[in-house]
Amino acid sequence: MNNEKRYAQVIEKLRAVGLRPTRQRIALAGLLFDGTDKHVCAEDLHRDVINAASPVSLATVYNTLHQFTEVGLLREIVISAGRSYFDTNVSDHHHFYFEKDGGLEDINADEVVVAQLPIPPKGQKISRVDVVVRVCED
Amino acid sequence: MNNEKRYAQVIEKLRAVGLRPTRQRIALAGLLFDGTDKHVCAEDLHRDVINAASPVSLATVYNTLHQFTEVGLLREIVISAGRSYFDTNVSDHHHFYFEKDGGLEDINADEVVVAQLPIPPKGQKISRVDVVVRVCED
DNA sequence: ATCTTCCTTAGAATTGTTCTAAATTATTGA
DNA sequence: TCAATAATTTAGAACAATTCTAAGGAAGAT
Repeated sequence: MNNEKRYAQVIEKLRAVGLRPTRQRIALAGLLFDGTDKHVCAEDLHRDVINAASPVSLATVYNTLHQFTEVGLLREIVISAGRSYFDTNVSDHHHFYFEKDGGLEDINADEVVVAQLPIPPKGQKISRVDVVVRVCED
Repeated sequence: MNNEKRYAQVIEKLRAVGLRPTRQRIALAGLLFDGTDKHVCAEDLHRDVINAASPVSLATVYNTLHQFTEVGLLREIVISAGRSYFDTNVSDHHHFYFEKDGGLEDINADEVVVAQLPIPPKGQKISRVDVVVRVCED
């Protein structure tokens, strides 16, 4: 796909969720939603967007990651304390967590079957079930 | 159970895992392993141990939580970014996460059935499977 | 008792994240 | 097209949780 078309699609994606397509959001969305699934943290994305010659402040990276999460373009994953990751794959799936290096890898939803779930406490309903399969060296 | 006996048991518990039963570790273990399952963070435990009139520095609380985790007396749970919780229940079980207030509650292992697990990447083996059932207001 | 090793601690340092308030930019409607 | 308005960005300060440092204190072995 050519650049012009991708650019137009990114803008459309932002408008569709009610976010003004600013230069910064376009740059970040362009990096995040390139068709491949990723797990990024704020620092990573900030470094990348700077490298892409499109200066965006760290504060804006944080703001944008949270806004994208609110509107469902991203999903936040909390694995290691003290650092938030955001997943560009917002479809139903789970994660491998590599204890060795703290890395993450997607697991397709159909590879994990949760056959029985608990009844939620009164007044509560299940909004999501996260499964993290922790793995270590064999 | 009387205090003397509990004290002796705490000391024995520490020795069993190869940790010197210092005043600080005894005080912290006494609070943590009182027979009820808890989820504590460092600040909570620090406050509690100070209230119990047994001054322990915050650095020692952190050191101790990590040492207890290493030897299997505690299990670390990471749910909300930016704060670590430690679970005194180290048996096989899962958690409800209350999106409303960030609270945690144990789910018995037998209330969640994971019927199928993915094959881990080459050279890796599954060390643990964590299931977090996120719930929100009905 | 003495020695050695481990443990604790205050305070500083670090890390990741959020806040603030001023400047900039996008959108709206004349 | 051009103000008016509302949303957005930003640098830098502030913040919160955690880790580090180096020096003194306590436990176990001999």
